[in-house]
Order: sequence, then structure tokens, then C-alpha cells
Amino acid sequence: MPAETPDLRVRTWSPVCRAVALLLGPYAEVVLHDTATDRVLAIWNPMTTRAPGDPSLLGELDELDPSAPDVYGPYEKLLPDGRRLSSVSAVLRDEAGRASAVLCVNLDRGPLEQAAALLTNFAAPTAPRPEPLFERDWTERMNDVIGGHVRAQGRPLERFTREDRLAVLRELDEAGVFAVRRAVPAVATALRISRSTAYALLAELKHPAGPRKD
Amino acid sequence: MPAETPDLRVRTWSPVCRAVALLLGPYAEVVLHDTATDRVLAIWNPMTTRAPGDPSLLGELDELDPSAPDVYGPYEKLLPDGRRLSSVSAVLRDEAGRASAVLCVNLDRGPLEQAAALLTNFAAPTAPRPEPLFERDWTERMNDVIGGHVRAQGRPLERFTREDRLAVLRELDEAGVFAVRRAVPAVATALRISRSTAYALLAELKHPAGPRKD
DNA sequence: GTCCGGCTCGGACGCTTCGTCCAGAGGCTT
DNA sequence: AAGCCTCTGGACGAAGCGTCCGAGCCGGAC
Repeated sequence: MPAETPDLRVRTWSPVCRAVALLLGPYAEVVLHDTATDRVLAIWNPMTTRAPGDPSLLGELDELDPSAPDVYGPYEKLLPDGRRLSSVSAVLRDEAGRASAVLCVNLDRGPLEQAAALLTNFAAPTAPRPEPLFERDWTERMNDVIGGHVRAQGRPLERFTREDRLAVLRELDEAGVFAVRRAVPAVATALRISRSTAYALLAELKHPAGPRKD
Repeated sequence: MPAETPDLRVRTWSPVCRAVALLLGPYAEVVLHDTATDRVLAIWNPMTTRAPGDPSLLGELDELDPSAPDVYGPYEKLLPDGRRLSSVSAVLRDEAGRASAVLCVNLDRGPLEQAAALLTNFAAPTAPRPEPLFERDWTERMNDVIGGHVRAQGRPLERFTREDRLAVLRELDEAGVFAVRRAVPAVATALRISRSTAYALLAELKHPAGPRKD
């Protein structure tokens, strides 16, 4: 993606990144992270709006521990718009063996799962869903709830109605998500609304005597 | 399948049976049962060795009950060779409205399930999640952890040593409890220590190069 | 077109909570 | 007694929280 960058790491790994991005078509993004600054170095085929320079948000990969593995995953990630990703990460090292970057490949499993669901549901006996839905941290829960509504409404996040957002916030509130620090701004961002609007909608939930009319 | 039969029912329903058998390819069989004799009237695309005249083996469909539905299923059937079928049945009636035959369509779900498994397993996550983080009412969790240590140490809360408190705080921290608003003062109270001490101990956890000496 | 009501937005404000620091008060051992 | 360690309440700046306001952006009514 970047025209020409003076960064040696980008020049070194760019070909393989481009190749992977090309192979996995539109359903995978490839991200190169800077371990030192914890920011995005370069990104190919981005699925979100992340751009070089943005914070990476990937936890510390403990590259100081020599016994730590170089490759992680595949593990699951959830996007606010409901897409489910399979992600792998690799620690990239320079000639001296020092970790200098982290490569992440995020594959959208949505289309595959959709096809699989189509097949399993085709003429299937009406059976209860074996979905355990185990515990995750609140950020995952948030993406889960939002994604669930996206799928349920069949609407992309940008075309959510006011009621959709209210429903999402109600569910998250009942799940106790807003007891967590910094949860409100995070949810607002994920919902693509401003912090102000988020608080306004939340107030409306506790305060049904709002300006709403039916 | 049958060449020409004098049976009115077979002549009546044969076209739709042939059509369904054709549509569902090699993976479905269509069977027409005689309700009176409980025997196979005709069969298209058979998956087993059943032939016209064989006993139907289909359970009582209770066609005497006028409130019983006309269509059953889809329900699951198992074949001796392990194939899993999805089956639907329909009660067929003559002009007078009397049940005269039962149509069964048996679809082999095996190939579909195989394909579905292939898709779901493609690039599926194998690692759980690196984050064990928070969920469930944290106040309950807190009491749980503290109570566990009290029992494990056999010491009442007032006689806890510094290390005991450190251990409790470490466990709660790893459980992500302190991501919750107002959690630190609450834990401090529960541990019978001051807010200051709680923060001091927490700082010591993150900063093992503290004033501690051993 | 103009107006208007509803909604969202960013920015700003005051208040609460967070996390740190410090001086003092015990309680150990020596 | 002194020295050392730890806990404590109080105080502080920084950060986060929640509310409010004026400005823009529609979409419908006129």
C-alpha cells in the first residue's frame, strides 16, 4: 500500500505481505505492527479504517521471553460490524534476532461460516442451537452484541436507526458493560456515534420520560 | 420407477415424486407408502434395498385424528450404515379427503455436513483466547477470592500478612477486577486495609523492582 | 425555495474517581 | 532506647465521567 517508505522493515516484508493479501482476496487484511511504538507500520487490504500510525491495540507479546513462541493463533477476533475473524500473528526479527515487527493476518471467516451455515441448515432437523457462548472480556462482549444486532437487522452499522442503537445500548447496559471504566467511549466508537450521543441515548434508557413519542 | 401400475395413487402422485427425486439428485429418495397395508407402494432413487411391497416400517401417523397435521418433520433418521437422513412426510388424501397414502422424502445429510465441516474448519481458530479477562459480578468474585484465601491460610482477615494481601490482590488483578470502576476502594474495604495501602500493594505487583527485598 | 423540529456532533464545563505522595502513628526487632 | 518496616488518613494533580450548549445536518411541512 505505501508508495515508498524509508522503513527497512516495511521494505523487507512488504512482498510477502502483498502476496498474502493478494492470495486471500478481499477477505483478509495483512497488518505490519511496530513493536517499539505499538503502532501500525503498514496495512494491506484493510478491513477497518486503520491506517499506518494508528495504535496497534495488540497486547504485549512478551518478546523479551526467549521461550515465547514466534507464531500465535489462529485465534478469534470480533469486529463491531459483526464479522468474525481468524487471526494469526508472527514475530519478525532482524538479522541480529531482535524482534522488530509483528505481522498479523486477519481472515474474515464470515463468508465461510455463512456457506457452512447454509449447508448445515439445509433440510436440517429443527434442533436447538448448541451455542455455548462462553465468557469473554467486555470488549468482546460488546462486539458480539453489536454484531448480533447487525446480523439480526440485516443493516450495516452505518444505517442503524436510533432504535437499533438504543437496543444495543440497553443490552450492553443490562450486561453490566458500563460498569467498566472507559466502556462508554469505547462503545460509542464501536457504534460509530459520538460520546455525547451515547450518553444521550443512555440517559433516555434510564429516563423513559424522554422526548420519544409513538 | 415402476413401469405401469394400475394403482390410482401411484399414477396421481408419481410426477411430483419423480420431480423431487430428480431435484435432490443422488442424495435423496422418495417413497410412497400405502397407509392401509403399511407397505411401500413405490420408491424413486432408493438409498436402501427397499422395493414396492416391502413393509413400510413407518410408525403410526395417527391419520384418524382430524387435528393431526398433514406434514411431519423434518426429523432425523439413521441408516444402518451410519448415514444420517433428514426426512419429511406428507399425508396424501383423495378427493373425499381420506388419507390414502404417505409420501416420504429422505435426504442424506452426510455430504452436506461434510462440506459444512470443511468450511467451518478452514482457518478456524485453534487457540482459545489469550485473554482470561473479566466477567460475572466482580463483587461476588472478590468475596470468593478473599474467602478462599481466608480458608486456605486458616487465618482471619485481620491477621493476614502482607504476602497474603499481595496474593489476593494479584489474583483479583489477573481476574481483571480492577478494570471495573470503584473496584479498588471496594476491595480495600473488603480486605480491611486503607485505600492507600491497596494502591501501594498494587503498585508493587506491577513494579517488582520496588522497595521489596528478600 | 424557507422554515422548523428532531437528531447528532464537538467542545466545554464541573464533579467524581483514580492513583500517587507524604508525614505521622504504631509495631516489630535489636 | 533506636532503627526499620508497614499501615494510615489526608492532600494533591490527573484522568475519567456525565451533562450541557450551540452549531450543523437532514427530512418533512409550508
